Amino acid sequence: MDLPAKYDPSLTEDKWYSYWLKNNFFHSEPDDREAYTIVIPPPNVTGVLHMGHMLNNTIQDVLIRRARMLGKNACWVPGTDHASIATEAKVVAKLKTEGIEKTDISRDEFLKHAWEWKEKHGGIILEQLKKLGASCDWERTKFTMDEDLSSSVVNTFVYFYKKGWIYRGVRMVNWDPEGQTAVSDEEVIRKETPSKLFYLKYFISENGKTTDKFIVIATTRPETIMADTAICVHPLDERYNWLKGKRVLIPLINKEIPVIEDDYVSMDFGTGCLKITPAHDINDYEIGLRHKLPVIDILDKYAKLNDKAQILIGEERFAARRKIVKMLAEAGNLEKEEPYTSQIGYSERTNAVIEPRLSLQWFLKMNEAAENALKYVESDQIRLIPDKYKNTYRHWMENVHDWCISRQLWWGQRIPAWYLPNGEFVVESNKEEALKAAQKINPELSVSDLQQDNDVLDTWFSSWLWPISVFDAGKPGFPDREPNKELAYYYPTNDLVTAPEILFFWVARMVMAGHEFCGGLPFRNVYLTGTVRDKSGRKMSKSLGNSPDPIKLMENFGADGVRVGMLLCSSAGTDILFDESQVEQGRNFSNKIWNAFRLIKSWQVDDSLTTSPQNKVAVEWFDSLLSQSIETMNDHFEKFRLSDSLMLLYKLFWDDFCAWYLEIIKPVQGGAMDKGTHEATLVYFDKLLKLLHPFMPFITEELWQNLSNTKDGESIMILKQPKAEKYSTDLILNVEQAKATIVNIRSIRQSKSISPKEPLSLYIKGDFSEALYCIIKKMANINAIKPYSEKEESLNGSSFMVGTVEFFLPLGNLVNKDDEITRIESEIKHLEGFLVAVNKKLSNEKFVANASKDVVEMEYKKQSDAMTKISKLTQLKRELKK
RNA sequence: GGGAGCAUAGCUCAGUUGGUUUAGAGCAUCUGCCUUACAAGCAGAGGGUCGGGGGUUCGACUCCCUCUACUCCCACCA
Repeated sequence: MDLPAKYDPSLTEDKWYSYWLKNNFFHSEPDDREAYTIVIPPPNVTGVLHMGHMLNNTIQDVLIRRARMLGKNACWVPGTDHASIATEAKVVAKLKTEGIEKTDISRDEFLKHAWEWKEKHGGIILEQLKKLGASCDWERTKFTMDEDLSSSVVNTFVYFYKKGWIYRGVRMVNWDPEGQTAVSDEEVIRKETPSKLFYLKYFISENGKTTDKFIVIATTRPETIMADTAICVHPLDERYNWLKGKRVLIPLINKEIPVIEDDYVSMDFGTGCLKITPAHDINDYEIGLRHKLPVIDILDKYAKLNDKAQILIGEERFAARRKIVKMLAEAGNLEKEEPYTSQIGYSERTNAVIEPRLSLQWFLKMNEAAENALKYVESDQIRLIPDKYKNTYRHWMENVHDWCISRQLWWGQRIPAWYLPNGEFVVESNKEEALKAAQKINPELSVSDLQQDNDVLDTWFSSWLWPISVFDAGKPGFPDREPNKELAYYYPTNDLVTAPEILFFWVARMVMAGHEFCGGLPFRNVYLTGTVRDKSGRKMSKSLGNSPDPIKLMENFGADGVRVGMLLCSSAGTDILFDESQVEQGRNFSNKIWNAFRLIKSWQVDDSLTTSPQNKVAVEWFDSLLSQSIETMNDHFEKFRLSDSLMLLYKLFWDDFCAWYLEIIKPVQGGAMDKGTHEATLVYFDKLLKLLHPFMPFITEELWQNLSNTKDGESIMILKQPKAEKYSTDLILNVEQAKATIVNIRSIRQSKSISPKEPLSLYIKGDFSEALYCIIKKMANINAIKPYSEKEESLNGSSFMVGTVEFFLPLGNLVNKDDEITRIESEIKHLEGFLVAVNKKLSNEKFVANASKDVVEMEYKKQSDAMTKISKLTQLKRELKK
């Protein structure tokens, strides 16, 4: 028996993880037990583990391990997301380093590279999750672009198209002229950029002729004036009454455009007069729609001026800006220019200035789906934890926009629309079906006449099927069919653990898909984690470099330590400000458990010994406390108060089990322990390990295996959680009273510099369980406890009270009477203040009349207790003054 | 600009339909201890009047209003 004094996680974690895998403990098959299912929020296939994943997956693992130990058939389905934008960007970047441009290779060639990349780098993150102890059913690992999952996605598109929910329409996208692609809003980085505001004169036209009257319009983009299709003022702007209904001429090209009125215009910005350029600004586009303005697109896909611009054709937009300003100045149209700083969008990938560009996209109508999805949450069929997110959820569902589901990328599920030579299109799940449909339009057509849409679907269009498609995907006819055995058993899933940022992107859409394809909810509880931030509250990010490497962290502190450190400070929905000291605390806790084990293991048992009174009472007490704690812990879990649950266990183990229970029963130096106490202690330790297992899987397995004479194939992780038995609240309270007494004695010892080794005697008066005297004797080193009546008046010492029980500790001349008096006086003062507050309540007739009986009775008890204490303390003071 | 949320010890947070001893925990701090399970430890102690103001109530950290600070979401101004 020579266990080291420090727990070394590196010696146990990998060992037990492979043991669990070897024994297939994580795997689940449908059976007659109740199912408990979690699907992982699939991380990006090319992603690496960050602290957000750590928190999120720790929570999932705690839930799944606990469910497993509650006897449920627990199934945690892992997998990854193809993350089209992020992954494609990575592949493009990688090809670039090899001197290959995406534009130079074919779609098929590109996809070949992308799959190679995926095979090579994909799923690193899943391997990293194993270090954390994640008990995922790895046999069920899925990828959103697995063949069967992809075919679900395609079928879903066809389904909604035929239902009339999917349509094609024009929309303004964020165009990256360098990357030659549209990018999502999330990939546009807005940066404060100094630019200039140009004040341009637009002359009024009368009967097609220029007048000398003009208006001034402020713009940051003079190179787009050729695409202007109107001038806009606020309808209530009296300054421009004279202008309303008139027409003006675009400078340089002298094109006549109307003056319109729209309340979008702010009267107090610029000149209160706005040029409308529908093709090159999202707001202008919307105003254009309202006023049925024509759209003139003067920029090509390289953001160079095209022939519609009439002038400066072929010039790049910024060069054109410089030139046109000069031209405008020469023509007398430039009134002034002033410096101006505005938020300009840049492409995350190429850093090119984003150009708003109109293009044809695919959309999914959301109104009806959102209405359905809202009902589940409003009626609490789906619980959001914390429920403050219900508001946010409702707000979004009531203001939902149609969902743009097309992306100008290659990596993803290609839109199953086929174009006929005449521009018509058909939507079918494959080319053969498409041809049949096309031939209904034109029987002459052959396969080679069909051109499939170049775009792929938004990644969320595959992830919203995730809880369904991981169990049952891809078969013909999806979604119109009966569930298979797996789906029928595991679905709906139980809990979903995810970040609030994707409540709409993902969670709400899964609810929609669940309703549409399975006629019900996809999960019952949605636990929303907070964002992991650094100590000063900044979001952890690669670019800030403020995120610790989770793998290093686990190497340094152990996976259990990291799990505990994160969970202790994270309640649902609140951000966690991460600091290494938290993980240190987790590591220290591991070590505490380890050393408690070392102590217990070191004890020699002597069968002939009878159980001492203090051991007997300690065993009874801890039995009660354990049951009470289990009850509270279960309640915490029901409410998803995971950190409270863990904190409860932390204190139960550290304070009650180690600092009190083990210290009480600890044999005196070199002594042996009686059998009964030893056995009870082993049972308690075993139960504590089981309670701790969901939070700290590795150390609990290690110690449990060490404690029990296990055979291969046994494990703590598949055993049942201990249940709460009947317990005595009185006993728990009495021991609390004894603990308070002991703390008082220790405190007096320290303030008087009396060594803990020096035995003292104690006098007691009041209602105190004699059965606990033995504990006080052992824990406070008291050699005799005597009734107050035996105390000689002349005795010097220190008095204190616990509740209404009086204690006296004889200390001879160590005690200074004046100090004692001062201490007692301050205590009396405190009690008197307290009594005043209580009396005030009780003398208030309205309080006595209105407050509930229990509350009033409690106040009376407070009053009498306080009065008793005051009188006793006053008595003591008087005695001391003699 | 619109919407939501939060504000409790030095730090991170609890405080569960307003009422059980004039607010709890963990960490940190301070004091004393290397007491053979653990110094990643043991024993003890100090510390807040619940962001400011107003209101409802017999009673408010808890409900309402308002101001302030911060955070998030959405829309962003030519």
